[in-house]
Amino acid sequence: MDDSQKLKTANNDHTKERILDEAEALFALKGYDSVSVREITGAANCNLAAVNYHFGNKKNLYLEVFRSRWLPRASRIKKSFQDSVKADGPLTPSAVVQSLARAFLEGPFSEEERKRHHQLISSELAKPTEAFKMVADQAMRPLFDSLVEDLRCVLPDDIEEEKLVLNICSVFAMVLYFNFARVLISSFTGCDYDADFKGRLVDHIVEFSINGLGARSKETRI
Amino acid sequence: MDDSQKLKTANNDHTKERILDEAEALFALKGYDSVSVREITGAANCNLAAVNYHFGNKKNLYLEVFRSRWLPRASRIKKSFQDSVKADGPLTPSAVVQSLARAFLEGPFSEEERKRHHQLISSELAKPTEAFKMVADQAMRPLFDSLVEDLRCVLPDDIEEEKLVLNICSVFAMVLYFNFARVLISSFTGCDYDADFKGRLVDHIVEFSINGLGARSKETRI
DNA sequence: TTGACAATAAAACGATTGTTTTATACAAAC
DNA sequence: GTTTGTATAAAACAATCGTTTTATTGTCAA
Repeated sequence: MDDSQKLKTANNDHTKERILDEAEALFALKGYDSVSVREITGAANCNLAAVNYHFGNKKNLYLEVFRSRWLPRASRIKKSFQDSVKADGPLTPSAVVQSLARAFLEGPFSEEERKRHHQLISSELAKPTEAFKMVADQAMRPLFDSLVEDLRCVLPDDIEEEKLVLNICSVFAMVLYFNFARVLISSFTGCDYDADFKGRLVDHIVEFSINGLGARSKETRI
Repeated sequence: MDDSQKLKTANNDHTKERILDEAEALFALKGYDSVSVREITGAANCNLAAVNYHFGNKKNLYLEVFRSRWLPRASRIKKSFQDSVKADGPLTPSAVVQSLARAFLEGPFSEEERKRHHQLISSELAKPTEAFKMVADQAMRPLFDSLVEDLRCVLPDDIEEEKLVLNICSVFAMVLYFNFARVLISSFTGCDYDADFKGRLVDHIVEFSINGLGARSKETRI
């Protein structure tokens, strides 16, 4: 198969894309084992054999969902964060944290897309498969490292490396947990995850991260 | 069936308990759909039909695992927290947070039991089933409410209710996320979850919660 | 026009799933 | 001693699973 052919077939390959879309939605909603290939091909309006034809097997389709859907979205989140942190004026810890929280909670996605994204990675965190190493290496680790760099500049010089790392983990813990445990947070606060509440969540995450529990809000000078 | 009979049969019912033990371990390890009834009965060294005989069906066995295994453990965690916070002298925010973090990270459990406990609830948080409502109502909500009471006493009087709730959510976020995302935390810090590292994690959670990112460690007077 | 190839479709494959049925062992109750 | 009921066991159930095989298209290249 030469290149011109490859291009043409790739462009006509609507089925493959439809399968990926429906597979991602269903895997996010129900988990890998709870979704059957028949369910996916049914939702994608194509033949059962299409999954094995295009992806070899079910597991490979699952991996391809992360490659072609999750990773690009993670890149957009990272870019959204980096654009925001650069547009926000001087580099301060609160600007970094706010940009991060916003990128994850209010990033350039539909609410459904964001939900999909977090549900897929939550399943991987709970029970890592082959996909986890891929997204950890290609998305999480790079974002984490760039965060370490950003924050090392604006935090005291004498801060221990492990302390810095744990601080960032804690910020991530809040950002991701407020996404992961939405049912619980909604139950405890009595709030739906609408734009208003998410805005307050961002404010809270920033304030809690900067000032800590019990301290009053003041823009810390470092 | 009269009571004396019920007692005798319940005491001889080793099979039922063995099934519950093995089911919990397997559900935690692989998730509900990835575990077959044959796998469970095989591990429990009993007949395939025993699950349907004792529990009706697979889903009911899953629920019973939460009723008879998870909930009692949650009670022990709560008790461990409350004993610790009362033995710790005067009620301060850091004493509360430290007791909480310890109860979850170093509570009176084997490392394997703790892992099971967190994996089971992580799956429920990611994809809630019938079991979630039960543990939310009977374990999480009561613990959360008691925490609200404890902290309301030692935090400023004028603190908004939502702020208080979000603060507690953030502490939970860290405590639970440092359990939930062990693979990730281990990868970022390069540390195994041994007793030493968990001790440092507790210290970090306390300090981060009390003083917040960027502030130095000092016992806050409120 | 013919041959080759990519894509879709229909049908069948063997394996495994949760559950039910039937049979057997054993203890207590009458 | 017979009956009753509980617990375990073995076998079979229908349904669904992921995958493979075979057949049928449509579209280029020769």
